[in-house]
Amino acid sequence: MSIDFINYLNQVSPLSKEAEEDILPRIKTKSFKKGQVINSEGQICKNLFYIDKGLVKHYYYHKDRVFILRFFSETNLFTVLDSFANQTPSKFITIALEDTETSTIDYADFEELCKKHHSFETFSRKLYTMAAVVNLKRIKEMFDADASELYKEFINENQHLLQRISLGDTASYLGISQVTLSRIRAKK
Amino acid sequence: MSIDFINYLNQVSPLSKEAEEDILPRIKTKSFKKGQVINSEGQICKNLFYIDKGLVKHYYYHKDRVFILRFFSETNLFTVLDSFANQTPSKFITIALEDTETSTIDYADFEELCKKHHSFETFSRKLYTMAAVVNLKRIKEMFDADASELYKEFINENQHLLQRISLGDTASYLGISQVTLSRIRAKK
DNA sequence: ATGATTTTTTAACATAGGTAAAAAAAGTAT
DNA sequence: ATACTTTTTTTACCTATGTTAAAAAATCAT
Repeated sequence: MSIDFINYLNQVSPLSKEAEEDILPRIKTKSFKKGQVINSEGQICKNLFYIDKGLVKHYYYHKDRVFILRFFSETNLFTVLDSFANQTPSKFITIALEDTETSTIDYADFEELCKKHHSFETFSRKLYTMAAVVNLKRIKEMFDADASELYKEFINENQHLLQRISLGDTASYLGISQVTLSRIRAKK
Repeated sequence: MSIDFINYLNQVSPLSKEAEEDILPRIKTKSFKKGQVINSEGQICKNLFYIDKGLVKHYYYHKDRVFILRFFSETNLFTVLDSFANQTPSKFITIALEDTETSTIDYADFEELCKKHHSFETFSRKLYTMAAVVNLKRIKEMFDADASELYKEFINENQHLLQRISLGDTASYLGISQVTLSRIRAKK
């Protein structure tokens, strides 16, 4: 829903009335079936998505192994960060893990809104700040936690998603093999 | 030098004349001796620094091991990302690896400049975008590279710093022990 | 230059986690 | 319910990298 999207934006950083009115008509909805590719490797990501419903994973292959950078679920924004920001080909693949409904604005509109509305520019700054901080946190986690701690943290922070994400995907998110994850789970 | 700082900002995103004039008087210089702590753990980072000269490392301890998140050298900006952005206590330590001279603006000024000047807000957005993208890249590297690839990449991307960073620090940046790094180097 | 300190390498050993393959369990469809 | 598919666990084996300690090399100070 466009309204939820706008509410989300306002929550990150309050928008001016003019900005709000300028955003609304630019919001489009896009739906994806379970398993459908939302953005493929090499493709430039042209949208900022707000997930109204569903679950998405953001991953890539390296030497036959799968690495998942992040999951995104309802009431959250997502995009392919560097691809969207710099309009460069994505190094990652984004697919729907469940039937997913999104509200989106595209890059051209996003840039125009930034230019026209200081309050939207402020929102963008906050958005990217959050992204940078989340990524920094992830780096720290990857550094200092061994696999079993990582799993413990993952469980704590993603309780609402646990039933919806397979152990294989969880392992790929943690950067370990599924066998290792099974071993970790067995020790408890 | 204030001029270099301003030039750097303009390079990231062009500033309006008014913004430039408003920034200049807010820039202060700060110098640090080799080994001096610039921002300690638990301390809120109140400055955005531009390095005129020198080298800085950004690290933390975990279970007696040292992990280095990043090095910053001359003609680059640095701050303690989440601590500065959210004015929360830093989880990291920042120290000078060499005698270091910086030009800085503090958080209050930074926020005021964002509020007053759309062009400065745009600069900030770009800055955080760059930070987010760099962090994303680092996550990917940590995921998919084994230690010897990581070292190879590090050499490529930091040739200018190689003579200035000890192998111990390099190992801490790569997230491996110095012994492992020595082994990697031996195999060539 | 000489000795003291720091950095880097080497050696010996321990362990976390990878791969491959099979077994078990859970989920889905007819 | 039965068979088929997918997910998860278990086993066996192997490798990369950690730890500790000592040797070697490089750097620094008087």
